[in-house]
Amino acid sequence: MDEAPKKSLNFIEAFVEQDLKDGKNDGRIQTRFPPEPNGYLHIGHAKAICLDFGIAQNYKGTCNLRFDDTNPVKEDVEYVDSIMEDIQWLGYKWENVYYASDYFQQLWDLAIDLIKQGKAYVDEQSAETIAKQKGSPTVPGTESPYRNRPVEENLALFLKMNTGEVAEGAMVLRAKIDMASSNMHFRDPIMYRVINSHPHHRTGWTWKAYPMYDYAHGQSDYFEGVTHSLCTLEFEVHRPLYDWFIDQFKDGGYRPRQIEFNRLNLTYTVMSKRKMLQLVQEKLVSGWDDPRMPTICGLRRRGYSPESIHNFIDKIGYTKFEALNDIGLLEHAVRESLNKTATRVNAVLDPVKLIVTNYPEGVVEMMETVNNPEDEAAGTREIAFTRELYVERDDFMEDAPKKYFRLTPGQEVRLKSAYIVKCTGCKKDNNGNVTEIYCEYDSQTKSGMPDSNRKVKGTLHWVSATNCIDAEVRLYDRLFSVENPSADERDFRDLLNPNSLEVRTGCKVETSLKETKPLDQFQFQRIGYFNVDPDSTPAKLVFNRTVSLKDSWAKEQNK
RNA sequence: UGUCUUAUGGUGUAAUGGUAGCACUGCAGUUUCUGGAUCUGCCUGUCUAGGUUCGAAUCCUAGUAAGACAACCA
Repeated sequence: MDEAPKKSLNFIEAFVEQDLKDGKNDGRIQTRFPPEPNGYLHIGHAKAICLDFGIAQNYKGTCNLRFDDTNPVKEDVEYVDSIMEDIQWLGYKWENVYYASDYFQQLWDLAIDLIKQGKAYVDEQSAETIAKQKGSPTVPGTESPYRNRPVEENLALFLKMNTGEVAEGAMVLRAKIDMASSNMHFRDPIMYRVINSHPHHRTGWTWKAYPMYDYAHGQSDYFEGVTHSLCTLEFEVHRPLYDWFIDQFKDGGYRPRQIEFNRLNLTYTVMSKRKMLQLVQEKLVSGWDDPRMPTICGLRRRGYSPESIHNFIDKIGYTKFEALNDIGLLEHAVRESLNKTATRVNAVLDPVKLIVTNYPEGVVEMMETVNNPEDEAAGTREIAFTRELYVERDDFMEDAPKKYFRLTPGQEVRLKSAYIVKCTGCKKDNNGNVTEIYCEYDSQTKSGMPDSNRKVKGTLHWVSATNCIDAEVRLYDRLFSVENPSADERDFRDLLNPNSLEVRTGCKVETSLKETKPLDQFQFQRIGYFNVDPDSTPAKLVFNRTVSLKDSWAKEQNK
């Protein structure tokens, strides 16, 4: 019997297995994906989603969706909806949907407990003063003059913070820990602040005092029974505080555990929500779902499949090392996935007429062609072959070098799914531009015929000049022209790739495209992938040019 | 002049004290009725210095380098 290949665990799975082995939390595994509804999900979130949901799946646990909605200034229900849509598109189902705002009362009650224990106090100093007193990572902080006020006074003031009579910024509730701690987060962290200028997207004007992340996040995990709270590396320094708050309120043997992993960095990409928002607001892209954006909805519009994103995430792994991942890896994953699933369609982006001079005028011959050579189940379709065709302008050269295997006078090429033709010449206008190419076909070489297997070096895609549709094609390239825009000192707008979008009109596409559904993925013969833009009439194509053309001829040229 | 974390080919990741492997890129071939594909081969690596050990990428110490932390953001 073959030995099953030993699957390597990432370090998080190893922790989970160890916890299971140690019998922690009654062998229960529970995770959560906790976005703040203040923006759209991007490929970096997909990495977290795959981990949170993946761990739950692999270890027969549960994963919940929790909106970390503790700051009404930035949050909106629009984002809640888009986040749920994107997670489902990625193929995951949450057990429950929770909101941190559902715990506002519980969190409030526990905060009052903490005040009663003398472990929290209301500070009336300004934000600037508090910041100054915190010191710096190398200089210890100093204590607030309000630090030791009586419990009764703290209680009264805390209640007042939530009535609306306290102005924003006038008071905060702070945990009383250690102003000299080497960990800045222990220097009396703020637990509650007053926000009365914005309604909360779910609780409206009910609350005027809102809990901060460090307090709310860990307790929310605890309320829900989360066993493994997975987050990105920058929260590493918060973990001792996470544990401190858990220790204050813990009851019984169960406790959640925070584990950090490296966030996703991609070459030629900015992942910062702030910069992405700026791109949208300054109309440098068409919106959050612009196909050049690293958002889930952008990738979806561009034609990426959920499978391709999963494959990519599998390839990059989870570690504690802050890595910069090559976008080529994502593009490779996309090609791999689309090669298996994408329906092929003929399209000519830069058309020039090819006239088959010995083919009868007015005849329309239907040629059978496969929809996907990698998937027989995709079936076949018929495409019209006529005397006048369109081929790509660069598929013809009058004076061709040796290794040019496409159209050039005297040379034979295969027209995909049709006949072998021999180029006989061309016609040019006064400027020397080729306007028509001529060829003769060999009637015995139709695809599938017994004599059709004659070796020819090149195969070209084509469309019938009389049976085709005009299309506008959008060619997308990388949004940024530098490898690591996030690290570049210059304004990120100077780093944009001016050629990231090219709109081409007058492209010719086979008529079968009329029957296609929006957002299906297709593949142009020879040239790449595209999907059909949903708002287009008659046909606007979105073409995905992810890497430079690697053509045997182009390769020769470079030598 | 702090605390925490990290360091394996060009890039990303595995090896959990016992043969340094995989993927992407690159290069060289191969092949094809379309595939930016296929198949084959090749290149390149354990940050440095000590220590523990029969044996160290792995454990310890020091150094070096990188990241995080001084929001009433999450």
